[in-house]
Amino acid sequence: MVNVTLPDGSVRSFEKPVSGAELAASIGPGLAKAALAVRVDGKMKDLAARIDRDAKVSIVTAKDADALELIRHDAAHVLAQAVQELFPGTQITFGPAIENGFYYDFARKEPFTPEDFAKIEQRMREIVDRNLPIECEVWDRDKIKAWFKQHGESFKAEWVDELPKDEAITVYRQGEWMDMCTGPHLPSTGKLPKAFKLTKVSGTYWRGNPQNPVLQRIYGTAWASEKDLKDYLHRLEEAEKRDHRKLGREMDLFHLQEEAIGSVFWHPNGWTLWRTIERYMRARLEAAGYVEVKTPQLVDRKLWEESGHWEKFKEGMYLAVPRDEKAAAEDVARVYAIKPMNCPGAVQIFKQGLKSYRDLPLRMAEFGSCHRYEPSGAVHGIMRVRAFTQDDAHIFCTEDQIEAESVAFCDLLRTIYKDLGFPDFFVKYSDRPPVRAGSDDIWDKAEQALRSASKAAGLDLQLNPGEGAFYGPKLEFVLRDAIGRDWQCGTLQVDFVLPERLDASYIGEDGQRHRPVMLHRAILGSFERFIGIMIEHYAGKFPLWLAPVQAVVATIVSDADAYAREVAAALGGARMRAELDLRNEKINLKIREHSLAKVPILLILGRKEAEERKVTIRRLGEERQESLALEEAVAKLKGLAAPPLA
RNA sequence: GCCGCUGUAGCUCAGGGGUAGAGCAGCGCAUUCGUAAUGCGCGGGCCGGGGGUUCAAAUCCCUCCAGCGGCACCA
Repeated sequence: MVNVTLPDGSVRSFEKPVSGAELAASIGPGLAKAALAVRVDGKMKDLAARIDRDAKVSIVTAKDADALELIRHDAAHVLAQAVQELFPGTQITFGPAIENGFYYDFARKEPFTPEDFAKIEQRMREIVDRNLPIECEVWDRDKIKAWFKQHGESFKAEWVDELPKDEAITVYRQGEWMDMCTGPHLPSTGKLPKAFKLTKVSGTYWRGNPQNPVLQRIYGTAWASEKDLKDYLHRLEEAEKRDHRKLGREMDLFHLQEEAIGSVFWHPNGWTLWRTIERYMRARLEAAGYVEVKTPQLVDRKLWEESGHWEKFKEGMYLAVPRDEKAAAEDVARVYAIKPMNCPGAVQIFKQGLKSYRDLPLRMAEFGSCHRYEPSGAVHGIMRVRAFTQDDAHIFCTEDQIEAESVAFCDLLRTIYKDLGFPDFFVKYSDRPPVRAGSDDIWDKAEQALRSASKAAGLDLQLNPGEGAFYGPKLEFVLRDAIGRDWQCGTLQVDFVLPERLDASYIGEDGQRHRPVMLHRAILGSFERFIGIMIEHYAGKFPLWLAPVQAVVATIVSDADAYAREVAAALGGARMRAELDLRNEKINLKIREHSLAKVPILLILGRKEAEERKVTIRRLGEERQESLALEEAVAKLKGLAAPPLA
């Protein structure tokens, strides 16, 4: 007797084990037709799977959110079958469902090109039309290995050995084609909606290891319906419109060029944005009890050897050697590194003079400009660059102060993210890795401090066991942007090691020397990247206080020019960033151009306004407007444009 | 760094062995106009760099560089 509890709470009893398909049929013919899989006690299984004991069961249909994973995984299999039919000799490897779609990795000498996509998609549709039953079979380990070898599938054959010895190996067969897979899958290829599209092809390494052969990965997207597919493609287009590289050019914020790969040329508009953010950050840091410092760009290699960076990261460091021929000939030229991070410099400042426990915690901030040699394939717009400025700070404190400092930091970070327009974020917490420095005692203390600090600050924690740095546990702060993408920006790292290596100490209450603990922390991460994120988050439409040009005063007739100058001067007097547009152009054109430039406020001045000493305010994205007396308008805009912490 | 694709005017893009193209932008002139493109005219190019094939290369081949999409990396 098997008792099946359905989602509505009703219970159905069967004399013997029942398959998902039979269960669905017993409920109704409509459901039997729509059924794609079953969820048994929360776990998705094939429709053909037998339910042999009491369980909570639901039937998965295309309406089910979980069905997407099934559809995408099947799309990957159908893709693989299509590719193998069209390109004999191509080997299969892996093909999982991923966010929004799927991919499959193939081994083939000749490259796939996007031109092949249409052909492959066509064949995929044919395979759907064939409506091949998808059947799960359990195979013996040796048999399957032999089968793969015989069919020239060396990657799959290799993978068999990697599977746990005590587990049954399942293969899924659809028509002539089969793949080793744990499933679950749809009951037949005909159940796969034709709402899929191949999107891109890329290289990848077998098992992700650069030492291994290069495979070709074909990506696709797949949805339950044509409409969902269309919506998704539309979302992609919208995301493309926000691309910071495109908006950066259109809004005249910055540019990049070959002679300075990975470094940004900031134009006046972009630099205004930068300075506005920097000014805001300074105000917040000052209010939070930080001091600000600046440390050298070129630092003798010796210091990096002492700090340990030379050993671990020298591939990523730029070197600078003075052109002193004599010194070079005698091999005594000093080798400098352009600093890749700020911490060793901060420690040098801490070490000047004798520090007392009364000086702690010492919160030392630096807008630190760093250079790192990023691999050529990693450089991307202003998001991943080789020259960047961190909103860095190092807090020197005692072990007992870690928790309070962490709480204060989380509060500060939350305030800043909110002010900059990112109320949504979560925190990744990484604790001790297997190989580490420092005693278990200290780790206990530090981990405990970080965990309770983020709890005290009311943050969502996501655990990353064993992923901490070798020198201490860390928190990483991931914010979510307007279109749902995650960006890791802030970090808080506890460091027991660097103070030791660089011999930093303070005099404690007991008159003895002690090691301070160092907290490395950043909120934005890097200005370059954060500004890139903000551009995409706001789609270029910055809130008034951040907009590089806050207002444009545009005239309709030249009779209003003198008054317009007066208005612009009044806005300037209120410390607003305002520009004048007195061109002999129609107001339609002026509005269009400034709107496309995403200027938040337009002040439209015609003969009427000039005579009545009024201004007509038009806000970006709104057609409604209001007409106010000049003084009233300036006061109002000034209020609206005030930064969160003036 | 790896795989693939791309590189033509400021921008977006067409052309594809035989005189370098369009739209927008720019410049000039006219127009003084009320809420997202006024009209007419004029300029503008080492067709990414280097090498090769050819009577002839933007076009075909090789190579380097850069950008793009992934992979790998991200102290």
